[in-house]
Formats: sequence, C-alpha cells, structure tokens
Amino acid sequence: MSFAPVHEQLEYLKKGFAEIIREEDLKERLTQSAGTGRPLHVKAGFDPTAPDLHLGHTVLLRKMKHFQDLGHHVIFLIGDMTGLIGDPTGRNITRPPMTRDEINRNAETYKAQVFKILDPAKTEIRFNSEWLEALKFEDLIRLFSKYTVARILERDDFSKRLKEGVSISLHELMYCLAQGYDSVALKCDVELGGTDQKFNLLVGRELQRDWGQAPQIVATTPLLEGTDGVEKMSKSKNNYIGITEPPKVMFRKIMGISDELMWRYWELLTDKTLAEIAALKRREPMEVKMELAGHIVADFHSAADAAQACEDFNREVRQGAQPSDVGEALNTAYDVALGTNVPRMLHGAELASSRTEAERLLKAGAVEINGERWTEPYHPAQTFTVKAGKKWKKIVI
RNA sequence: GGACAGGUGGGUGAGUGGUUAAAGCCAACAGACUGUAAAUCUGUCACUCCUUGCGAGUUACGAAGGUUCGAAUCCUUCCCUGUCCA
Repeated sequence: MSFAPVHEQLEYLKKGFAEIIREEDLKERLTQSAGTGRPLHVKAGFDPTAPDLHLGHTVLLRKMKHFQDLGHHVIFLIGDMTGLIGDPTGRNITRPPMTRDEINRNAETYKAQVFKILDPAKTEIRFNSEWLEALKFEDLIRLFSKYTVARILERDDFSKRLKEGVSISLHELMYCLAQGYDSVALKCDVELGGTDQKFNLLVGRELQRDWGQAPQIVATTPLLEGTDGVEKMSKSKNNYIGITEPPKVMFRKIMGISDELMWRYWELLTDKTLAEIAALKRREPMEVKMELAGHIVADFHSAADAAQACEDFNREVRQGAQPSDVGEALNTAYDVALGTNVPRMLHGAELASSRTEAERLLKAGAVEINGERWTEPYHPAQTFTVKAGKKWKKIVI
C-alpha cells in the first residue's frame, strides 16, 4: 500500500479538528506507516443510544472519511457494552440503562446510516462486547487498578455532580476505562471523538502504555451547535437535523438557523475551504443559506431532491402557498345542525395534539380554513383545506 | 446502623392549610414584523365535554394511606438522593 506524502496527508487531516494530541506524534505515525505500508488503525466509538444520526454526528464521520480517503483503516466501533453504562460525559444525572434489545436495534440503524458518508469497503464495524464481555472479574480488578479515583473525579462532569450533591453510581466511573480498553484491544493508532470526549480518549493513551503499546493519537472534532444556535446538536434537545429526514424537512430546518450559525455549518458540514467560505460572506445571506441547504440535502439525498426541496421552499414558505403534498384526514366532527366542530376536527386530523390545544390555536388566530382565518368553534362546511400554524391538511367527509 | 437535609409541571425554581392548574425565568407553540432567519413585541403553554363561556368537569406537586369543610403545604409508612457520624 502506498500513501500520499506525509505533509500532504497531515494538511488534509488537520482541517476541521479542534485539537490533535499530539500533532508531532501523528506526523511520526504517518511517516512510519508510509515506511511500512501499513495503514493506520483509526477508531471512533459510538454509543448505540440514538437510533438516528444527525448532522452533529457527521462532523466526526466526515473526518473518519478523510482518513479513508488517504487509505487508512477506519474502525467504526459500536459501544454495545459501554452502552449499558451510558456515557456520563456532559451528563448531570445517571443515564437509565438500556436493554440488550434496544441496543441491538439501534446498532442496526447505525449501520444503515453511516455509509451515507463512510465507504463501506474501507470500514470495519466492531462491537466492544467482543472483548469486554470476555473479561473476568480478575481482569477487571487488574484494569481498575490502573487508574485512581481522584483522577476520574477530577473530571468536570463528576466534580460538578459531586459538588451539587447529585448521585454518581460506581459503574459510571468505569466508563472511561472500558473505552480506553477498547483502544488496547484494537491496538489503535488514532482515536477520534468530539471535544467532549477528550478525557475518555486520553485514558486510552494511558492504558495502552500500561499494556506496552504506543499511545494512540487523539484527535477531537468541534461540537456542532443545534438549530437553536446555543446548545450542541442532540436529539433530546430537539434541535437536531437528522440525516434520514426528508429533503423538504431538512431544507426547511437549515433555512431556520440564524445567519451567524450558518457559517459554522459551512465550515463543519461541507468540504469548502476557509477561503471559499470567506468569499461567500460577501454575498446575500439568504441566498447563501439556500445554497448551504441545497448542499447538505444533496449530500444525504440527491441533487434532484435538493432542487425540488429548494423549489418547494420558495413556493410554500416564501410565498406561503399551499404545499403540493397536503395529507388528507377524515372529517368525523361534522354535524348536520351545527356544522363542523373545528377543535375536534383539528385534533382528529392530527393538526393539534389535543382538543384543548386545538382550541388554543383557534383562539390565537393560527387556523386558516380555505384561505381565510377562522376563529369560530363551528364551520358550516364539511370538506375543506385547513392550515393550523405551519401544518396543512385536507379534510374530507 | 445513627443524626440531619431534600424529592414541585419539558428544564430551572418559588410556594409551608383556602381567589394555586401552582409565581418568575428558560425552552416550546401561535400571532405581528421579516428574508418562515435572527432580534423585538404580544398571546398561549394539563386533559375532557359542550350551547366556546373570562363555562362545566377531571387529573397533577416521589408513592401509598391518614387528619381536615379544604393539603403541594400537617401526620404515618415506604421509595429515592445528598451531608455528617460509625
């Protein structure tokens, strides 16, 4: 196997990382690999907690792909065993443990999704139960003896919880050791992760030393802010854009982010260079944002889907026209004497989560029936097109 | 095992017997303004029923009981969390 010159590889890899520990080591390791023709083993671990990948995950996946582009060996590690613990990183409470079934289901979903970015031929998928399950109690004792309580409690997450009197269960302390042991088992050269993973990644270095291996290089990617522009993108915060979401939804969500946040997305979610992005800043922001949305939709769907989503956006959102794909619902709330009971109908058509909610929408003036704002509880018609907030439905009898 | 403190709505966090479906803030939703952006302003933010009224009813403050005309607030038991002692 032959590789591109080391300095070129290094240049390509450096872009988009928040930190590389240590860069000189990476250079040296690349040089070694070029000499022996053995590709680097690059690992990134994923907890099988989230069944759906979102754009935040793709920042890391994109870097994994860059290693693949250069001919290195990428290991996509599914932490099915560590998933039983739940990564305490950034958490202020103990995570509820997952069942084996949930984990298996989530792992399958992962596999189906990551290859939208990664090259399946160059990706090895592993589960850490392979080696963690085999550890005997004696092995665990030996593993735990390598690290001290004080060092683990030093971590921000834990020290904060400790100070605030929030419980920390013993098994949470093991998490970083389990993850570190993964690196030992796989003899990793490089491990990638988000900046919040720094501590866990560094434990891998120490354990590898204890096992007589050269410590892995640790490279962290910045955390992508969610659509709210403040918190990191996550499913539980409901500020995410899922990579399997329909083109139209994706496009719309991207258009909803702030202009300021858009530059961050350009930087972390596309392969554009910093110079190219700087040039974009001189143009009309909305136009540039639509271009970004098109880019991202094309990445996960197709160019045709992107064009269609853009067209739909212009018509339905900018001009407020009725969407092309309005769903239908049955009108079960029609009464011959009174007409249609609107709140009941809105709830029945899933335009409101409850009747009370529907009444609120009605009173807030959020309901349009056949193009006219409607605030009365009854409507004389039995068939019509309704818009409640941003949602549309055709109602038929 | 002992002593003490605490568990409130999606999140924070007030509330210690009665206009408390539970302040304030954040998030969320809707309306106005716009480039459906952001910012800002306004309103809403448990559920059900209807004759849509500042209507009626049901449920809610860790769980289960109890005291009381009335409990998130008092009592008992249990569960959970933390601090100190052993």
